[in-house]
Amino acid sequence: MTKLSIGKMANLNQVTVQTLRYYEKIGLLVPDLVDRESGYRYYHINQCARLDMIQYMKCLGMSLESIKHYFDQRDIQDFSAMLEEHEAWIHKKIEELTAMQAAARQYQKNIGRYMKAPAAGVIQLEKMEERRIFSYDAGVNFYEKGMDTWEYMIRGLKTQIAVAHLPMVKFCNVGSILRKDWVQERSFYSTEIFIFVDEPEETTEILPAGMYLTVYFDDFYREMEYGNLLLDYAQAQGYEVAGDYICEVVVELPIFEEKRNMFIKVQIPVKMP
Amino acid sequence: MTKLSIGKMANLNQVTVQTLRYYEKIGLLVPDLVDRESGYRYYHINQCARLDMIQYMKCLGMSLESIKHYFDQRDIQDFSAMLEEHEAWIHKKIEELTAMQAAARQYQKNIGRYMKAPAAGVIQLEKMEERRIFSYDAGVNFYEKGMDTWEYMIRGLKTQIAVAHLPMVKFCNVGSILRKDWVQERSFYSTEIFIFVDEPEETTEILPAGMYLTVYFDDFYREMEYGNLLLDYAQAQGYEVAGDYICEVVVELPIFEEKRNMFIKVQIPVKMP
DNA sequence: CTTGACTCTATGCTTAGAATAGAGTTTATA
DNA sequence: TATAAACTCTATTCTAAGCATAGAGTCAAG
Repeated sequence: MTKLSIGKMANLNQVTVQTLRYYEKIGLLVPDLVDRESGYRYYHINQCARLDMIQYMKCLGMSLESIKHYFDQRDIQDFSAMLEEHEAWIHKKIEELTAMQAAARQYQKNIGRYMKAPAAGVIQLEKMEERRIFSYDAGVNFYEKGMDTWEYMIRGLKTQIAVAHLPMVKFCNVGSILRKDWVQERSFYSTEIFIFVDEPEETTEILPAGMYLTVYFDDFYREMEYGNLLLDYAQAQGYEVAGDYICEVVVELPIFEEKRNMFIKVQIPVKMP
Repeated sequence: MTKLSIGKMANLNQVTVQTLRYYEKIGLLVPDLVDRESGYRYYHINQCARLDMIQYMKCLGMSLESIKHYFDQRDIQDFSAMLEEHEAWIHKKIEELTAMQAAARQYQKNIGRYMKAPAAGVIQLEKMEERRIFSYDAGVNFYEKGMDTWEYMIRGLKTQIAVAHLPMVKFCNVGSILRKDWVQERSFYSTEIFIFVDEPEETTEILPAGMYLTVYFDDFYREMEYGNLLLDYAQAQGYEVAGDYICEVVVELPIFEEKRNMFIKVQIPVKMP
């Protein structure tokens, strides 16, 4: 009557036969009786209580390991403490997922910027919000070097992101920064690259809000050309360069085996005449 | 110069050597060159771009499987679609975790109710909010039966919860309901058990808000005794029974191998004279 | 007694690598 | 050039929580 075969036990509890065998194997729920000759497992109806508890704790996302540990303790105070700890774990997981969500949305936005961007070489005057960056000085002027040096430089940036415990998820739209003094001399000299970050820290810097002259293009090797285009335009309009020149990689177009394929936006802050 | 050993490649990219070997094994990132004699792997600096993308997508929580699939597609539109799908997945995960969080908090509350509950047999008059339940009629009057029948009954409830696609996490504080007519006759006759639910559905029922006489105790077998205590008290005070009598399992105290150990609260809605 | 339904053990599979052993290779130093 | 240190190789095993499958044995009903 109260001797339940494994299949009956499984049916009564919305669980599979394999699961019950597994629970026995790890010592979480051992059948009341095992037939010595046939090896058949038989459960007692009262063992459902334990199975209920197992399933409940699993619903909360606890591991079978912790569940087993709880059954060793068998104290409701312990359970409360365990729940508290578990809640903290859940909270952490939610935060991780929320960060992923934010990152995914940011990338979608960047794809949108790419899709709606004007043709290469079209100059725009845009109002930009304040942005925060984490920059790294590689000590090499990459304008005199090629793509390989650029790769090595951003390896350095990547390392620094790890060292500073910044979220690696930001390492997807990288920029370079050409300081105001060099821009005013029309010298393309820069050793600094950066990522955008959300939170202010001692290691971060601010790109001020304001009006920027901007231009998009998609060939890494033609940055100076487009940069000069902007500077010529600024001069023609009588705009004054108001700060550092920014070259941002908006998105990386899909990566073919051998090389990067970047969609780039150059931005120069200007003061109107 | 651009020929990077596996260790160098790993160092440049915040990744372990094993990981790179694993990526090769699954065909995600194959070294540029493998020495035929020594079997040493050598990467080209340009392969960092692909590794960056892999790591970025991993940050978003994507599986190596999907990442590989993306590299097969290599279209930014595809990537956008994939991101969209992935965002939906993230959203689902967040919802799952939020449900777990809510359940954990509910259980903590119930433990709190247990800790702060008055002694067994102390009668209280409480104002209760409206509650929503999903009930199941087992067709057997469990007041005439023992714990085994009760167990079988709640197996039926559990099955119905699954059938109705209700969250199994609610199957942790179960109640029984004794209809008003029987209560008024002082007959303990009930075949219905239930769980509390959050959302209204066709299959759910409402326990109205109002004043309830309540009493706590911790012995399953003495429900009628405590129920009668409440009814006697109601009569003595001239309260009228205003609805169905509820017997709620607040928490299950830790499950010993063999039997349940329930902390119970009986509740009768009353109208004041 | 047969048939169908059930159960047994044992193995391999899933993710994304980590850990380890034992052997071979490369690089730097003396 | 010799040697030692650092590096790399393959191969195997391990993680969580079971699912799927094969081939053999067992139970219950007609």
